[in-house]
Amino acid sequence: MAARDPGSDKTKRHTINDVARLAGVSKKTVSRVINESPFVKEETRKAVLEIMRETGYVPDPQARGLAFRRSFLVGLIYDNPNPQHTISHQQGLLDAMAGSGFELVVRPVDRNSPRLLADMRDFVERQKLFAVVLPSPVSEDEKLAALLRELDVPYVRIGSVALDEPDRMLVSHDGRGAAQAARHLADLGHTRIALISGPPTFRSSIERKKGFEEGLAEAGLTLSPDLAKIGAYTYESGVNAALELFALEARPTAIFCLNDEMATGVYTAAREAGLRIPEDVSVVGYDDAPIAVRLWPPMTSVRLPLRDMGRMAGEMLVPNALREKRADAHEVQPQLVVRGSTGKVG
Amino acid sequence: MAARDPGSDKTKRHTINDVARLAGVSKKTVSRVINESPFVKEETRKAVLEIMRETGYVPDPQARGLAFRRSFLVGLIYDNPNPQHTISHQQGLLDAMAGSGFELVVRPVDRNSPRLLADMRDFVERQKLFAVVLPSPVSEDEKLAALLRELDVPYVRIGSVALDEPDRMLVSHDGRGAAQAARHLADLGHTRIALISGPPTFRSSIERKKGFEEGLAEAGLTLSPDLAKIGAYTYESGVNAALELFALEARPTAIFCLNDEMATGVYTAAREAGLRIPEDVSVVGYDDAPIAVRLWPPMTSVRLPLRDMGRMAGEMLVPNALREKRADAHEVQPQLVVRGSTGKVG
DNA sequence: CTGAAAGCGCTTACAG
DNA sequence: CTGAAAGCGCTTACAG
Repeated sequence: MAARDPGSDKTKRHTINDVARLAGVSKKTVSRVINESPFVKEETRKAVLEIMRETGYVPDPQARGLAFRRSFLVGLIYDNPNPQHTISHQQGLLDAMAGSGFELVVRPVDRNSPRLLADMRDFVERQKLFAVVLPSPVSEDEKLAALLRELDVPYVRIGSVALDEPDRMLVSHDGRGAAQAARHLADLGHTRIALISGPPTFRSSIERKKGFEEGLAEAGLTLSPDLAKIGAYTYESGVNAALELFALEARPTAIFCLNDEMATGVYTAAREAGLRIPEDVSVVGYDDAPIAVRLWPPMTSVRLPLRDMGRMAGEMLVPNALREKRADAHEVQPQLVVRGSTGKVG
Repeated sequence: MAARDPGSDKTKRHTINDVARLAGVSKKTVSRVINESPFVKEETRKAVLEIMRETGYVPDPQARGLAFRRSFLVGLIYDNPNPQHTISHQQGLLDAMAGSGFELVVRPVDRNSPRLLADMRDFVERQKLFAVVLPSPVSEDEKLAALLRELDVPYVRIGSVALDEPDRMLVSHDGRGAAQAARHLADLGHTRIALISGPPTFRSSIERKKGFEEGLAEAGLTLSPDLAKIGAYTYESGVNAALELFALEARPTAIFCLNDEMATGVYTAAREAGLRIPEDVSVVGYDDAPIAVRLWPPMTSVRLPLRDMGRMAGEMLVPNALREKRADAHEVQPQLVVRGSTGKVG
């Protein structure tokens, strides 16, 4: 290392000027090396890279961002009542971004706020975000997606069904998982199968319900209107909906809930109603949350690879992201996990 | 709005130069207004603020950061196996930061990695972080704290006990919550009380255990060595530890677990052992996680105000943070929540 | 393939 | 109380 380094306070990081001087080239050439320009002689590139290594030089993202008119920040904009979803997506995104030089900035929002679009415009413009990830249900907001296109910010929407061009969409095919649940229950001989869905303001609920009905149809069954309840994706709403179902003269022998929170509510309701799971009623959830295996009996549920989804979204947006050895299909498949909460009818 | 604005592409944001020109002052004066310098004539300030309002001008954080040699990013560095902790802290931090102009950058780490310090130095220096929040157990790393002091980055450590100067510490007094649990069980007449603690590498486990033993002592009880098990803060370790306790000749009549995950494992073990909660064994957890009220019977547990803790840490670090009307004591108190999993002995 | 000049949008000294 | 100059650490045209 050069001893004549002037600003070597130890505390001060090296700049592009230091590297240029030590390598005996212009800062522009160093800049070309940083940005992997092909117009640098191999010899020059190596010399510059060597100096960068020796000095531990790392380009300043703020200065780069200012000149580029674009930051190295990826935004995660979420409004999911389920913390497990957010944290899993976040973790996956960070998996993909690790070592890429990009950072993740998180922003919870209220998707029903009248100020949502104005806030998002301000956020994206002010931070000059490099890209944005929109998990559901924020991903379902067409106006938000339109805004991001207008602002020319790359984004990926994570959703239950294709809502956008393939490059901007990571699809989880929620309906297919629900169809698996329907087939599973039909295979066990159930015919009086109830459904507790989520709010219709969640596309996931709509898609899961649709998939469930398709699965039933395959088995020659239909969803009876009196067995179709609408919950709020919350534990309490699951309890209440199940109590209503259990009060029916012709009780269902199986209940499919469009998320695990509500399915957990069914466990509580069954206990109150004096019904055994699965002997008296089979229960299937959706999410395969940690609680599924902590309940008794362990709950059959549909698993969504949330962390993978976050990682894949990150890989779609971030250059130099760590990539798994997998095809770059922009989709994942839900998977039914059969446990003790479902059994043969009667 | 001035019609003669040259760069009004609509798509382009206004800069400090636009504001200066429109207000008929130098950009330096605009800068003073932005930074709330007292050396600006009230009249001038008002005129500048008015132009800023009209044009919707917002200073560019990257440019400001470059000139300031400091970004407007707050880092959240975490390594907590419990996602609920992270998401709650994160949410609280964001509550405090909302509208402050600062953004939250999240960084999961492996606190046992030999590269931790080097990675953190790089992270903090490269991003020129404005401040850093360290939840436990990362907060317990003295070398990391020393590094941050060396780098001159403000930080707040969130931990079970005071580990640093008051201005750098948010204390949750975990031991006090454990003492409440001990008193509660003693009040119910229990004397053979077991403890399932977490790994001693977690300060929270040490403090909770200590508080628990102090609480027992107050009631004239002591923790019998054969009733003291060490778990891993995981569900499975709770199951195993409880099975060992249940196999004892002199079974405990109550078990206190240092987190809810392990306490949930006790429920499972009790079922396997054919023991009823609370008739045969009382159970107390720690965290008051969502699962506490979804189990049957609902679990008595010690609650920690995680979101508040995140918010308070944010308030300690971020200027202009939204502040609750509360004293700025840098501490919170755990609170025992009594439910159906604890009952009188015998 | 390489570089000198100008600029990204701000703030820090320094003057007055 | 206010401003002209220089600079933060990079990149974009523009030359050669």
